[in-house]
Amino acid sequence: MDKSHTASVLIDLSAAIVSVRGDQPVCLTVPDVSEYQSPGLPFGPFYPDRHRTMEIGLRQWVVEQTALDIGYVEQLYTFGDRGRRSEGPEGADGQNEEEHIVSVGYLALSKQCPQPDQWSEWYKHFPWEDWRNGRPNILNQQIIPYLEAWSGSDEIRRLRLQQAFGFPDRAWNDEFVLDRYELMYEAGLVWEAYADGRQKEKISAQNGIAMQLDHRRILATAMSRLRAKLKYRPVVFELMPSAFTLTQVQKITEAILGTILHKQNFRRQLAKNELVEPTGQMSKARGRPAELFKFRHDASQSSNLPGLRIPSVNPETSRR
Amino acid sequence: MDKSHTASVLIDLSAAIVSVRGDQPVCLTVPDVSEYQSPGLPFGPFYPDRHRTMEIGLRQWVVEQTALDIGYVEQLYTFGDRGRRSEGPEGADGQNEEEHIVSVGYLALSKQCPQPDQWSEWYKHFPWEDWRNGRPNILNQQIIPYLEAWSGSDEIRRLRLQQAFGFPDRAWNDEFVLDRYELMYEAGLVWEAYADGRQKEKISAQNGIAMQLDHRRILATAMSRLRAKLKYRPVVFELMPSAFTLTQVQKITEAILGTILHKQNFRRQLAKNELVEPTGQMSKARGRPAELFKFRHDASQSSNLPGLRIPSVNPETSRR
DNA sequence: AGGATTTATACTCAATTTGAGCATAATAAA
DNA sequence: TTTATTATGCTCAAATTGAGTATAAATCCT
Repeated sequence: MDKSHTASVLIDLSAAIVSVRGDQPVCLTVPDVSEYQSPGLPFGPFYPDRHRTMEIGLRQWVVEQTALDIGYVEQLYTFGDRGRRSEGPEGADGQNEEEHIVSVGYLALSKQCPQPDQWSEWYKHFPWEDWRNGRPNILNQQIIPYLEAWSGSDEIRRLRLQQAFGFPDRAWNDEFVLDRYELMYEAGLVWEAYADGRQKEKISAQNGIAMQLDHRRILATAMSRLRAKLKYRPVVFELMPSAFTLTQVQKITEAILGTILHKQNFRRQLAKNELVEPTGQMSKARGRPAELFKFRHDASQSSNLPGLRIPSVNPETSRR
Repeated sequence: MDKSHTASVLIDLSAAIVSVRGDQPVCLTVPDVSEYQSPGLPFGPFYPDRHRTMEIGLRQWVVEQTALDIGYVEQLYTFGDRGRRSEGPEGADGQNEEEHIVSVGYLALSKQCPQPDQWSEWYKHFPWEDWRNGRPNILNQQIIPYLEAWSGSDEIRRLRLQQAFGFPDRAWNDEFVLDRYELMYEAGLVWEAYADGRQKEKISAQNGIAMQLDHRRILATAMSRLRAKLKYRPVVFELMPSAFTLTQVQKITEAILGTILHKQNFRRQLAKNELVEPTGQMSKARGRPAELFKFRHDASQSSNLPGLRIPSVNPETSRR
């Protein structure tokens, strides 16, 4: 094997730190001061001689800079795309060549989200992903027609469109967030596709709020992963307070999946999998009081318990 | 955000290139010339100015160096552990500080595996993972007793043991390959845990053949991922010839999962999900000839078709 | 040739799990 | 006291799964 490397890189650890505020999933963002003011995900450099693993490095700067208590952390993907940074070399490094940056994306879950202005709602960036009030209008009014025109008679493109958006006959799959975003990116439907400023104006702001660099792609990866994970690992509870009602679990699950679930069947799954146990207390809210439950912390950290089965409702036939 | 990075790193792309030979899953390895002669996974450096993405870089050196046709490629995990290399600085770089290396692990699937000596069988490295002939003896005779002693009365350790190995009452979960390996690593049950040569002799070679650096961990990650993926994406067909019998699909699936499946129900799943279609030809083998099928290439590359449902057999009650 | 052996495939049937919904209970607001 | 609202118990048919039985079509063995 060739052992003479020619290029070293800098490593950024970017985090999609997810929480839920009300009925909206949110993500910690930092404002941008540049021309277009797109928000970005928080990130920090990885110092390999200070931190034994990248996850430790990530936790460190998250604690230092946000003072958040993030329980669950999961590595998402490592992006090595050239041209991700177009701002040029960092300077002050005494190196001639432009430094390349590889970014390692992480998903982290936080129970609280203080300072509301720093948390950005998922569906402001991805309005086509929230189906809780039915199929989003933006799909039929903007996205699908544009994508259809873009694919033309290209068989590959049409298949990908069918895959990702379930168009025209297949069903919508909530997990294909990343596929949809990448398709839209390729088709020039999102603002980030015009990174050099060329034709930025061509894109209406309605296809979701853009983010810096490839951060919206990382967020899309995080959404895909979280939506998938929810179905086979009990990670929702990383977003819940220590005591909660079953309806709260359902609302948060629905928020993340962007779909409505069948109430009674959702509870049946929770019961069958023995994921929660009653605390004996009751909640006080509007209607009939609900029993308060807590998560069964059988296994320490990242538990391998089964997760939630998702009993979706068919919006064609039933009304909640 | 802090923008002054202090440390740059080199990036290695390591690949677990998986194929199947006969009824054994195999992995491409390269021999080692050092003292202990552990085989290693092939890897190559990532040159960010030569390759736009890391996956392109990976494919490039795989093609150059192995001339293999790898269809499916998936990024597994990025490991940034300090101390992964203990051989010291690479030299010739003109840099004072030791270069840190981050390794990005990939899983790739290959239909062929020429040159048998370069392909190493999974279960030589992980003998406790092959349950096709019943529960491996090594578990009760070596691993479990050692791990039980190691965990002692430590509640956390006992829970992890229960999780990973299903001991004593829970069921074996074929997907927890990585968890089991890491537990054994921590308990000092695998050779790699003694990286500095100290006490290497304490470990019998029977807990599987060791590999260089953290390569056995990467292989364990690949096995976990592939076993999981098999159940929701039709990736088996990346390991099959263009025409195959249903029994061949089953045998390869069983080889990867390390368990026996229920024949009739396995076929029922294949049929229901419409993953294959008949070619019209028949195979000529020992018993009654079987129909030859081919994979339905609906979507281009990585298809999002449902994958295989796994109808396992309960070894307690039934005989194949 | 003719039974034994092997492998493939069709079909059954009970148990379990889902999807969809009805009915009723317990509270606060009007 | 009614009404709105939310929680929870329960039903029931359809679909899916687990575990077989039965039969078909080859080769192997003597």
